[in-house]
Amino acid sequence: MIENSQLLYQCKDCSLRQLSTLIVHEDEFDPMCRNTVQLHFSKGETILKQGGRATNLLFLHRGVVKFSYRYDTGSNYIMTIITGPKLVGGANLFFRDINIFSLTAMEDCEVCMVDIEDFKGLALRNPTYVLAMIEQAMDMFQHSIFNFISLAHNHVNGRIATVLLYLWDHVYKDSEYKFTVSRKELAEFAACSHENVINTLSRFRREGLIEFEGKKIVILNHETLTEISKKG
Amino acid sequence: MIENSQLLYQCKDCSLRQLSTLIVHEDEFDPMCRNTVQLHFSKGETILKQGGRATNLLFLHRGVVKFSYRYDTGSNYIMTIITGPKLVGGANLFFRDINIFSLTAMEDCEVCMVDIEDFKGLALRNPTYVLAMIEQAMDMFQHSIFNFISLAHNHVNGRIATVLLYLWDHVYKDSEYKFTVSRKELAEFAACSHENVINTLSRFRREGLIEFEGKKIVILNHETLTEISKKG
DNA sequence: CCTGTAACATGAAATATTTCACCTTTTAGG
DNA sequence: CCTAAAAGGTGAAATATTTCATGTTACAGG
Repeated sequence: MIENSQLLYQCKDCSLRQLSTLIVHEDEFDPMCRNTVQLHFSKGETILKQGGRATNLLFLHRGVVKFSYRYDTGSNYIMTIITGPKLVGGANLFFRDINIFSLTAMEDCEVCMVDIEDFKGLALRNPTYVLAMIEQAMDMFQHSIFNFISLAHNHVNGRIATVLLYLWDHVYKDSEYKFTVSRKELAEFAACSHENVINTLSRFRREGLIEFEGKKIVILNHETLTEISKKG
Repeated sequence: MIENSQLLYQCKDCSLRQLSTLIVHEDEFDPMCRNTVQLHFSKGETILKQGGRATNLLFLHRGVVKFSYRYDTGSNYIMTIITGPKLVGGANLFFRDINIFSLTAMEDCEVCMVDIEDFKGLALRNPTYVLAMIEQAMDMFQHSIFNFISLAHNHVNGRIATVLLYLWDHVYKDSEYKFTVSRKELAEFAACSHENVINTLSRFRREGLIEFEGKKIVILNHETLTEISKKG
């Protein structure tokens, strides 16, 4: 366990540790933390770069991050947006050595970079632990896949509704964060042009489904939006 | 090990067993097979039904299957198409108890239904084995995700090119199977109307990129199609 | 405080896609 | 062998979406 009063998050409060020590003994878990680096990322900073080596397992204590894929042409696609606490190294860990996606802080973030060999060591000695961690990571996949399905099946209306509901229910729910998702980012998430996002949001507002409070988008009519997300 | 001369695939030839016994001892693996049921599915048969209970881990010895998602409206979306030998229970295993997708045979298939508790037992005694199996299952996800990214980013041209290349390179490569993917199925995979598939395929043929041999689609110009898949 | 940049916004033209109507060919079943 | 159903195919009209042109607003740096 890292003993350092400078750290915002003391290891004793760490939710990964709390989760882990339900399964493995503290004496197994704590040594892993000695090689672990805790970092702060400001809003907008890149945490992992697409194409870079995946050397660490990431645990997001607090904050919001986006997984995005950049094309040669320069356009971006946001695969998913996740809020901590959550294991976010999964996609890069379980796939290959190279990061398939970039990871960018959308809010200030506290992240622990766990040494992957230490983690594998712990995992190999404790099979139940692997299964638990995989379950964690799969959660993320499941949401992504449902977003993808909405993408494949729906028109822009429905896709934007899906994305708004996802952000509301799973990322910014009960949060006092400003809803700092730009129209451009919403467009990259819903896979359409930013003009289309702007028009659609305006229409949703005129129809009383959502409301703008400064930067924040407030969902007024969850039910109708769910309808749109399913049918349109 | 199942001793039954009726079986098309004897356990000694099983590629899951060959793969597994690289990691775990035969004496660990073989007892699992005693509860395992080997089944044949004819082209078009449903192997797993969306919404049903996920009670088994599936290993596809031979054949081609599609993972598809059905909407209330009746329209289908094909998430991926894969060929054996491959562990195909992953998506349903690692997510929840309920099948998120239906699994349908697109060619005659040989499948083993492995008891999930037996598998978990084996996995828990052999952590390395879990990691190896997950790596297997992740392969499938990675391909799906790249298909999704193509879906999100490209116009129909590019999406159809992506789907054709995927089928050619990863499903029907070097195979003497008839390329029995109907226009309707291609449309469900590329997420567009079947008319659009028909038109696009005709255009690709006129441009000399592909050729029809009876039911089979033959890719003539892999390079240009790759270009289209990336840029269009 | 000024200024440039990025984000937000709107409408019209251009393009892409779906839907529909219709036809032909292939396939499966009686 | 006949027939109905399914799959393949085409083109035009309707619709959805993007692109472009333009302008406004918000915000950070000098």
